[in-house]
Amino acid sequence: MTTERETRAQTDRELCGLINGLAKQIEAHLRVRAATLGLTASQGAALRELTRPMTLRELAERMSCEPSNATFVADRLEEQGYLERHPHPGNRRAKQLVLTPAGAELRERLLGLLSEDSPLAPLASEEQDVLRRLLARAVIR
Amino acid sequence: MTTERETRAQTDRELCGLINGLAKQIEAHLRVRAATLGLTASQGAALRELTRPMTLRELAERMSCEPSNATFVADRLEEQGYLERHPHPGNRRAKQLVLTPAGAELRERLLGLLSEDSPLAPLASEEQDVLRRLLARAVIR
DNA sequence: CTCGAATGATTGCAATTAGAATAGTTTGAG
DNA sequence: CTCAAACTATTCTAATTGCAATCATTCGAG
Repeated sequence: MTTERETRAQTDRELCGLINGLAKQIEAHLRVRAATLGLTASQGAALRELTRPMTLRELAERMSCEPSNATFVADRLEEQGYLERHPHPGNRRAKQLVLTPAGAELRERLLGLLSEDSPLAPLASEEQDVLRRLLARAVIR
Repeated sequence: MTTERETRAQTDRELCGLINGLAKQIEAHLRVRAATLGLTASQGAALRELTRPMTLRELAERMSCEPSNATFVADRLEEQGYLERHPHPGNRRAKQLVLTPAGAELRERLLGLLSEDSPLAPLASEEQDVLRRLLARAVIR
């Protein structure tokens, strides 16, 4: 016989597998789209998250990675002329990462590519809303 | 003004962020629980996926990683005495990864730890069911 | 049967990522 | 004011992961 606790644990593992699988699909989707623009997946993620000028630490937070890694990615984007490090107004420790015009344009192109054939396309708008509410309850912000 | 297309794309990005965030939480959860058993996160994932004797390629598939990486992880588990490579009946190319008694016991302990304080605990059983159905529709199997 | 293509695992190497240490800056207790 | 602790970014090093090449085996067309 299977107890309530056991079936709950089983459902839990199944859900974790689905979420990880979907995350991998989203990552792969980003990877191929970024590649068409000459970017790695990490560079694409950085560009995607740079909705506004922000600090390196905040970018790392949004990319779910270590600051040292964000430094590395920012270096590459800076070399390619998509990004600049500006002194942060009011905090000389920090630097403000700001997209160049070329970077901003590339970002728009990337966002356009990412919205095509999204892994979430199989879901209707209402279903996406339900999904969003459920996930928001589970994710620690 | 914002078009229908734009809001859809925005919701899409928001959802992707939530899914990635939750996946990271699940990964972190696995990492700390595995660490209490002297395992890395990858080793823990391998142990979790070894529901039955399987081939290295199948394990890699379930772990969403390259076979070369699965070889590496299997080496470690084998060194620690949790895993054995048996000749595969009916296919001399393949090897069957089978847990030792110590490995099977460790797996049970890991599963127990993973079921505690799951990142999905904030959701009720019915909500988890809804979530599972929605995710299953989006994930390519 | 036979040989080329495909499969499964492994190895070596390159790229990516994380973690600890460091330098400069800021903050706040006293 | 002063100084210790915290913060921000960077550097260096190590671990992890992916990719291409290789070896052994299997499959299948002819």
